[in-house]
Amino acid sequence: MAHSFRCDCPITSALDVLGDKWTLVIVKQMLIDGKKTFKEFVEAEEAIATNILTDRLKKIEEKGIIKRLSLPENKKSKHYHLTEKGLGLTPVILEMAIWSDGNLRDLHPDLSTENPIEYIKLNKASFVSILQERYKERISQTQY
Amino acid sequence: MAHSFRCDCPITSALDVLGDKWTLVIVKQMLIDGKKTFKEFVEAEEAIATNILTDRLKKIEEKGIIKRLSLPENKKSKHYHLTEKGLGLTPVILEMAIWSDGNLRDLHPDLSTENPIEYIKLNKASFVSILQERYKERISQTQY
DNA sequence: TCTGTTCAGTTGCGTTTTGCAAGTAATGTT
DNA sequence: AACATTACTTGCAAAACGCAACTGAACAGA
Repeated sequence: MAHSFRCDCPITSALDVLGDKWTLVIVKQMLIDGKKTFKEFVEAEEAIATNILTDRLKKIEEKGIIKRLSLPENKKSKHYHLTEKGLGLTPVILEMAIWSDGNLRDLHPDLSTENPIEYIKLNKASFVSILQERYKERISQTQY
Repeated sequence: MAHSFRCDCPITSALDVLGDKWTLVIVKQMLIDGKKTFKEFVEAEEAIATNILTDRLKKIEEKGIIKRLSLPENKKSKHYHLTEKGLGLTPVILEMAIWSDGNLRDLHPDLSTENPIEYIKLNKASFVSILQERYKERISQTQY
């Protein structure tokens, strides 16, 4: 089932792939929250339904954004990892965090304030690298 | 009908507002393609259905991302403008364009190549400003 | 080895959202 | 007066979503 794109615009095409309520939440849970397993995604505060999760994991794996890995010492659980293509979404996710911080508090007063948004804004590029390196460091600690 | 957010995470909250196939496409059509009227949105290559367009314009107006303006010399057509909150989405949209350019060509070989992506990447911040200033310049040329 | 539990899903089903086509009401044009 | 344009609304079928319950393989302890 090939993906069909609405047109040749890069922005519209990005939204053909990422434009739904869950895809980028899953990527964020992996990148920022360090989640790797089906169970961890289901138990996150966003509370995704299991059938939706299965569907999204399959779709973004098909698109090369994540990889599914079996653990040699444990045949029950599987690990999901971001690929380079998925890690490439770090700037998009960071810009969303910055936009929320500056523009969503009127609609959502309880929005988290714990992230170092001012620090991120001062040097976005280095924060992108920090997150990506931290992620790679984290996944390199498990044998597959 | 108050908007309900899944949790207090800024990224998830951004996706509660922006996470669908059309919202950011409409913002992009205004910011990049210079579209202002219902007719212009409908006639764009993305081909949004009129009922969906009406719904999205209403929702993002309620959230303060756009403003609807009546023209004094023309009571038939209306103009939709990005607010500062809407203009604040420029970095998100640019990062999506960059991601597509670097990561979507395998899935979408016909992806447009006309945008100066290399130039954007060299100095993102200045390109954000250029787009925002160009937009403000454009809308300042009509009296309301 | 039997029992229970955990993990990663699948299935069923009702609700919501989407997409397409057609229609409408107010305004503007000839 | 007749027609066209703009910004919608309505109806309906199809797809996506959300919830709860269920399954099946893999371990864990007795």
